[in-house]
Amino acid sequence: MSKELTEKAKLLVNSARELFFKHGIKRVSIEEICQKANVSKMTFYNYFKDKDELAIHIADIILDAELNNLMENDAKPIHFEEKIRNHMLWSYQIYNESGNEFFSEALDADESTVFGKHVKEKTLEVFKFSKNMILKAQKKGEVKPGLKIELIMFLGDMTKKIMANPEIQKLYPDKIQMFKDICNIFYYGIINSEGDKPF
Amino acid sequence: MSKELTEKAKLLVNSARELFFKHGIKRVSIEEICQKANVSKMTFYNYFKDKDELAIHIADIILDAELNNLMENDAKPIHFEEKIRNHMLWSYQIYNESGNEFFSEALDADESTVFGKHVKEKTLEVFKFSKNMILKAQKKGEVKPGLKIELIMFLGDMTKKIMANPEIQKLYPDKIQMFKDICNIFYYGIINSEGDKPF
DNA sequence: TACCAACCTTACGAAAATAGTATAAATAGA
DNA sequence: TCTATTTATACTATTTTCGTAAGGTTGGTA
Repeated sequence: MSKELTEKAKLLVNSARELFFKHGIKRVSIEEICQKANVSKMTFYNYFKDKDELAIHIADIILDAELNNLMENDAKPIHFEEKIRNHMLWSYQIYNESGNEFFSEALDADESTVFGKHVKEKTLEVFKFSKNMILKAQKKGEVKPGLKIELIMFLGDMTKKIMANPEIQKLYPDKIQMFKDICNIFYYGIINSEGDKPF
Repeated sequence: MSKELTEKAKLLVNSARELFFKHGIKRVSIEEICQKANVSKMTFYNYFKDKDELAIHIADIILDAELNNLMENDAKPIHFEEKIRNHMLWSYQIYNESGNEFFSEALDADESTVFGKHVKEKTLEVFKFSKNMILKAQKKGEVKPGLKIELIMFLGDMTKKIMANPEIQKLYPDKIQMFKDICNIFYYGIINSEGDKPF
């Protein structure tokens, strides 16, 4: 897939992204992607080896954008709390534009598959950057001192999984509220607010 | 499917309802339904001829409940506007409990298929009752006089289709707002409010 | 005990959907 | 015109799904 993407290829990517987000990867066929994009199947195989490669490409676009957004926010001269709030908002808009089947699947993806392995690796990059960001914030006193970064990272990963969990989603007819609640527990629970004494 | 439903069969119905609502009928396999319900495939075929029969059964449950809810509200000594508001609320809760793929599909279902034909017929019953309800309301002066019931019914049908249209849904990140807007146009636009003069 | 109904597992062949390829023709821009 | 891109069609291979058969397990009941 090292080729430059033409108009037709972009149509395929967009069509696939919409379908994957809505239905998940395994429930969408290549022909369906082509039909939605009004592109012939041969053109699909001209640009992508198979469905997995296309899915990886889409995951990359999104995860790259996520990393980029994290970096942008981190570069701003604002409090950690605001950086996170900004990024939360951004994430919400991207991941919820039409369902979240794609990443529910991606996060649970079997690591033995090509797709699963790739997503895990890519996610790790974002993970590392976040970790560093939190570390810096902790040093500046914006995050509770003494908390292990590894623990915070683990909880951050859990946060995503919790949000993708159907049982949790059932509890919230309003997805935005769910998002806020879970993020609040994670982020604002670790903020070093003035009156707090270390536990 | 005239058999009484046992516990296992109910598990199948519930599991299928969830999956159908979320992914639509065609994207869900019988085995998947069985797995989710923790019921063997043979038991499935013991109660249902095929996926269509199960889908019809589920559609019946919901459409019967809808008709029932309409009747209940109609029996109350309240203004037409409130009857409709109650029913709207009920409908919203049912149809949006986890996506609406099932009825998007059902409403567009090919009439040549067994499923499509059945759903159309069943919908017609609800349709007839609504028609009568509107007619009564019109006679009582609660709906604008002069409006053809057939036109109102047609618009009512359109309303459902509009709500199921992906393009329209895209316009509304907030589905509740979409629902309100569309229903308001349909229902409250036809209400005989005090100051209005007949057009 | 013997029996029965509901359900299970395993296995299987048939049918349908999907994947992926080959070929030749159409299109559109340099 | 030459070239690159895209398309349509047609085909085979693979995978998924369907639907059935056979035999075993469980738990309640006469």
